[in-house]
Amino acid sequence: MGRPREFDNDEVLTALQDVFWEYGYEGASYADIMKATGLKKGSLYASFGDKRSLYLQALDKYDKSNVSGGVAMLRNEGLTGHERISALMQSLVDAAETKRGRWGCLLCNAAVDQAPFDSSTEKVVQASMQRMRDAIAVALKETRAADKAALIWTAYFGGRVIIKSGGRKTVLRDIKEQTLSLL
Amino acid sequence: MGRPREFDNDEVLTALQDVFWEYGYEGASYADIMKATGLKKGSLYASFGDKRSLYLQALDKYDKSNVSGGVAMLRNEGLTGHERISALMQSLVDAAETKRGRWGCLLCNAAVDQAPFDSSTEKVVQASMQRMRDAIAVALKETRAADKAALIWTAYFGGRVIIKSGGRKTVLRDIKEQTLSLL
DNA sequence: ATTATACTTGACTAAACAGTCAAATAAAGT
DNA sequence: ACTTTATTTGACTGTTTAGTCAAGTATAAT
Repeated sequence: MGRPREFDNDEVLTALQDVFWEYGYEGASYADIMKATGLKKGSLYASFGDKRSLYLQALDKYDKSNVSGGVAMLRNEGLTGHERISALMQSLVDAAETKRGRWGCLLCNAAVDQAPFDSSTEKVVQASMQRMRDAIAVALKETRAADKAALIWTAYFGGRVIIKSGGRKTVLRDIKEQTLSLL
Repeated sequence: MGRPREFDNDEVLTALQDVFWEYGYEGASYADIMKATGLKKGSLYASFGDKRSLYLQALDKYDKSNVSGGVAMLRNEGLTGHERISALMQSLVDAAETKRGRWGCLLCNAAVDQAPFDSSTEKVVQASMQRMRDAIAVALKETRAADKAALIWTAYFGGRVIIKSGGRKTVLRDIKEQTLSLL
């Protein structure tokens, strides 16, 4: 059976997600990746493939561990539509002015810095974004803004960009309030 | 007086803007920059400083040549508020599915990939974004959506991200239509 | 024409980059 | 205890990176 792995697969994926989330694809060097995961290059290549492959697996991890949570919340029938959209926008307010919040949204970051150059990344990003859009549409059903899913969806990603540019909490609160005023 | 410069300063700035716009800060190598500007490293360093300095001058050029045009349009009293916001959103529709359009908005790109790591970039990006927000607020004056400037502003940047992720014209048309339905 | 000056050029550097690999290591099966 | 097998490791590769610099070149002033 050979020597067993000394790392937990999921912990490594989380570390990969975080390091690409914070620094971007090109911004994350193997020095950063090795530090974040605790693995050396050889192990990384043997278990996860080359850098592009690490990145795609990090995106996949993000989809499963972050996007899916948001999507589930937006589809939670135990909350009103207003409560669900409010929670979505509140997540932007909470993200402003915190260290991790300023990493933005890995999907957004990938859309901006990798999607135009790598069709695999483009596909993954599109699929995740579409899932969010559909979930927003579900939350908006039976509200006054049922026909505004695309707008609110877009505003969400715009908010992530505003945060990356250093937008303050008050700005994000404006965005939240103006969004909620639609429903 | 010495040997005269063989290049036009403004043409070089435009080339710098374009190469950083398309590839991002880290994505643009000196090979790309030299090809785009037609200048060799020595000339670039002598006339424009190091890479970070080139980037900041490219952002400044973008602000002057692209942002300012949009801001002027949004403040053009010869058009109705509805017409001005319509034109803003139409620029997103037009940008989808074209080569240059997929470069996105240099401000957005800079916000995502550089602002968190460089405070000079952060400042320039914030200032330009604020100018857009103020101009949108002016265009919205005396419309039904006078209190929705932050939302529409955010949606604009979100739309740029959607485009970078490969969003099709129809999606951007939805966003435009839903935005215009507010006013 | 000669000199002074400023721009251009291509060769150069040191560091950082992604990726490879043989040797060392640790467990399981015999 | 020994063999087999899988993982770990650090040294190594060739390439690319941003940045430097001395030598070459083109103009203006003398």
